[in-house]
Amino acid sequence: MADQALRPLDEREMGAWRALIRGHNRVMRRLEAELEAEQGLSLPAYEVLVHLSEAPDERLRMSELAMNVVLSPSGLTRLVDKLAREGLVCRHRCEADARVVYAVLTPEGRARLDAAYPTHLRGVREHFFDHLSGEQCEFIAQALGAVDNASNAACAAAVAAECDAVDGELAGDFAADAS
Amino acid sequence: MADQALRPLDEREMGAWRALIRGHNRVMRRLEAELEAEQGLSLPAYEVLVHLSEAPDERLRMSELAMNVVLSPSGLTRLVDKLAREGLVCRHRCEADARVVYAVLTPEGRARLDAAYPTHLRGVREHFFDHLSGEQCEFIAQALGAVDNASNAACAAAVAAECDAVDGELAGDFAADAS
DNA sequence: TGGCTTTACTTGCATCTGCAACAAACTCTA
DNA sequence: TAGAGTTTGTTGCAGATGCAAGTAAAGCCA
Repeated sequence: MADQALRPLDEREMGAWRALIRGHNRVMRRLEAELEAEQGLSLPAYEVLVHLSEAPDERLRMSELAMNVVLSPSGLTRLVDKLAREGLVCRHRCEADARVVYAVLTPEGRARLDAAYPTHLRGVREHFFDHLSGEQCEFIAQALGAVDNASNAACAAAVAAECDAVDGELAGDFAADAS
Repeated sequence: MADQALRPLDEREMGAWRALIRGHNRVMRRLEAELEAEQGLSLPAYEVLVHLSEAPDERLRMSELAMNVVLSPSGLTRLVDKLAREGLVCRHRCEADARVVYAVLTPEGRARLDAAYPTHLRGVREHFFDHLSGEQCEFIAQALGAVDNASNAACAAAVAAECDAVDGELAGDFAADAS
């Protein structure tokens, strides 16, 4: 099994892997540059606005937002700080649970997003979808969707495993103490 | 044509786009964390070593290396600085053209890469290829390969266009002066 | 050859980002 | 209901990275 897991990538796999890395990096870099130049928004900032705009009441908990944009909690805190300074979002404490903070899209944020949307859409079409057939599109959605889901599941499993490990340590300590 | 270019993403396209962003981000984040924890190497550092190891004489010009790992020139300079401090690569000036710098893999760098390879390979299989069929693999290679190539071509075209624009400006200035 | 343009890299500076430590608030239990 | 343990966000700090400016070396042309 270990042998299987460590089988080197064959040519097709290597091609897919390198294409993913390079294709993704180049497209994102171009999109980011265009969005920054034309709209003064970074890509993560744009994504925050998009996710908020699609959420009920145009608001999301910080932790949900961090999951959506794939940013660390601290990274998201600072990004929301910045967007709040620019007036594009604001923070609301949750009344039921004072630990929770909601990021809320402001009218200015909505307007800024609406203004940036055409730039982003054009870039995504031009740099990405114009080079893909519908079939390829379908495959990418399925394949990378599966990867994403598995990664989420693995993440949850890793957290659980960590808890078990800690429990194990504690149990071990207890046993040592008891002996 | 503009209408066509600004047609909103349909459901399938949206699915592909989000899957690409999230799938890529999550996988890379996990790979980076594992490589860092087990081997003390960042992902870009690992990629630099890989590309050098595959190059003739295990060396590449800084600019070629930057293209390969999709990093800005300054970013690559600093990354090579760091790797050189650790003794994994060294710099050689080109004798024929003193502007050019080659990054060369050292024996230590080769050894470090060999040590890190199993960790990376296992991660790539576990987090990515284990969730893909051979057919999906093939499609990803083709589709994102096309995107990557187009992006390269567009980049070259953009540089050319920029030159033209500058030429145009100069011509305009000249005309203005002459009038 | 002298000077102007271009190329290849390197730095200054500002920003972004993540990890670890921290603070605050909630939950569960005795 | 006091206290231990969790969860949720926020900072301190260090490292990474890009843009613009700077430096050095070629190339080109009169």
